[in-house]
Amino acid sequence: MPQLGGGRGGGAGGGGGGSGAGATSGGDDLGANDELIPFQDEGGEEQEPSSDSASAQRDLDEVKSSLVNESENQSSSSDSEAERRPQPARDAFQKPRDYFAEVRRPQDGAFFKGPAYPGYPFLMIPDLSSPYLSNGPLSPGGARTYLQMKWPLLDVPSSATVKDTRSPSPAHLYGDPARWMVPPTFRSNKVPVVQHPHHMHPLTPLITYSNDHFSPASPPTHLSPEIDPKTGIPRPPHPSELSPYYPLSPGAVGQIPHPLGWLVPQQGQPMYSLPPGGFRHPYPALAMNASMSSLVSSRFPHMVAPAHPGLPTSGIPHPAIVSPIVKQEPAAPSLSPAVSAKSPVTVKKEEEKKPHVKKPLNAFMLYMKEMRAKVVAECTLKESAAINQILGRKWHNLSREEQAKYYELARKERQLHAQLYPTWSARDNYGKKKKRKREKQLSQTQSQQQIQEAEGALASKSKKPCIQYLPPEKPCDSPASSHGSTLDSPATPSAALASPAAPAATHSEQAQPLSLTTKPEARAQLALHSAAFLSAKAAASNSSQMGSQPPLLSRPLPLGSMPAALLTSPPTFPATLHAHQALPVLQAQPLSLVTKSAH
DNA sequence: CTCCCTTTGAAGGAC
DNA sequence: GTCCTTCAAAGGGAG
Repeated sequence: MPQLGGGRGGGAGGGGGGSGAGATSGGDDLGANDELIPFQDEGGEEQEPSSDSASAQRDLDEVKSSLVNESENQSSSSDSEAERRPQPARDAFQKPRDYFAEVRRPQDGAFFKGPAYPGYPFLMIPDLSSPYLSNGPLSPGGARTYLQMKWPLLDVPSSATVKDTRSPSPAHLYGDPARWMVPPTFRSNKVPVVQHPHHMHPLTPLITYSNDHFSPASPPTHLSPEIDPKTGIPRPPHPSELSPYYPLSPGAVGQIPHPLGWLVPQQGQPMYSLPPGGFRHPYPALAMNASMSSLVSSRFPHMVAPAHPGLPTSGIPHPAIVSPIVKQEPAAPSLSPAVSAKSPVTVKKEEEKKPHVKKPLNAFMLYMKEMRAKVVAECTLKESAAINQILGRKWHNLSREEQAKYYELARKERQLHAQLYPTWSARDNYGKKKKRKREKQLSQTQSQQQIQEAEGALASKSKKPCIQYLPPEKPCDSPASSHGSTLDSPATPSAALASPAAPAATHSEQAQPLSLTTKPEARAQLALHSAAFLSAKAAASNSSQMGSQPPLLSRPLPLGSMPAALLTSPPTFPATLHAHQALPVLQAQPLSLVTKSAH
């Protein structure tokens, strides 16, 4: 039974409290004024390119192509960008930075100048299908539509929080009821809500619940390159342009034009649809609060009244619901006593009946959803693993305020999720995914132990140096355990800037390896680079000062503009790295490997 | 076809 | 209270 804590509401920080402190309480305190200070520094550095950052930018530009090359070389050895561009000298450190540069450079006006969505907070507008509906009949893509507007659709005060007090959004930031009111203008139902997954409006921070049921709708003007010259109304999308991301009811076709019209939810369109059985809440304590109720009755009349003609008449599954049609793994016999007591056939049938409610997306996931397309568009990389690494760095580079948007959005999503699925537990989905992680991690742990032993015996540079690379007293810890300790580390000034309110901010400051690729070829290439690094380090070792850094590191970069991890090391890296250690090889190690090594 | 990779955050269980 | 594990998205790559 999940912890349905009405009591945890109010953002007292309470429930979640101590543990997870970094990630949890930090979230609630995100907006604390005092904690904004560090981020102001960071933000400032991000905003205007200083000479340092310009220099860094130069470096990034110089090495940008190499990253692409390495990435592409993994599959194609000859046709590389290197043949078209002058290949600057680079050392081992450049690759990780290069990785980042790839997305940084083109985004001067996009990624690091703060989001182009001043109108916080966001508006979550799931499709008529649901973002949680990964493969359901209503939403094959499982995408979501998040629209941002100045007024959130949901008025879910923190005090009404269900099962969530960890959001970094403090009441003083988002608690002003006036801010949550939807102005009459936005109540208009004349405006379609459209989101195309690959044509993200600059004002659209978050995307896309999928919906292929209501695709015959007019995309917003900005999404449709062609506008009817006569009417000024965007032409209906060509079938080839239609995506499953048009959460419009057919009635919205041809209706438009509020300047921000496409951001405006259409009246009668649910943010989340009713759970099967309607909105009767099995848990009185979790029943809609006043605002939610008001929301439903006023904005989603179909929830309490006959459905919109263009809407499915039956209850629309919540985004989190995955259709029973979805192929699911056979339930583990030992999932629960009740389940295990039943015959496999019965279990299977029940599994098929029971929709798969997916976890609500956390802040970072929401951010990834929004930014992925941009990052992919800006660079040649396609692999999600690589993209995610970039996104992770970018996430750390976000200002406190920017992250707060996503935390808040995630908080609301969790709230709504909890409202709709009060009995749902994240545990319910355990085992639904293929799980080899544990086995793999166990083997990795064993490997690490073996490595430790071997390194102790050999002290050979041929050995994976991931363990030594980590700050001895502050080994790269798992996210769950790194929050607090990192902040105390004087060895990581950038981490010191991080506030507990920004749980993510501490991660990159760790000796987190930047695994650019898992491909053996790329690792080998990194290993070659390590030689260059060692040479550079040897040159730098002329200085007896521990703080002296190899050439690339010697140029101080604004912490905000260059994630520490992208410098390939924490600021104190040179002090902790030993000459025999092949850092780049280390960096090629999966994070999990290093993380596990600390345990 | 299935799983892995990779990221951060949230949640829940174990201790 | 702390630690650990799992899942959420995404899509190319690998087997």
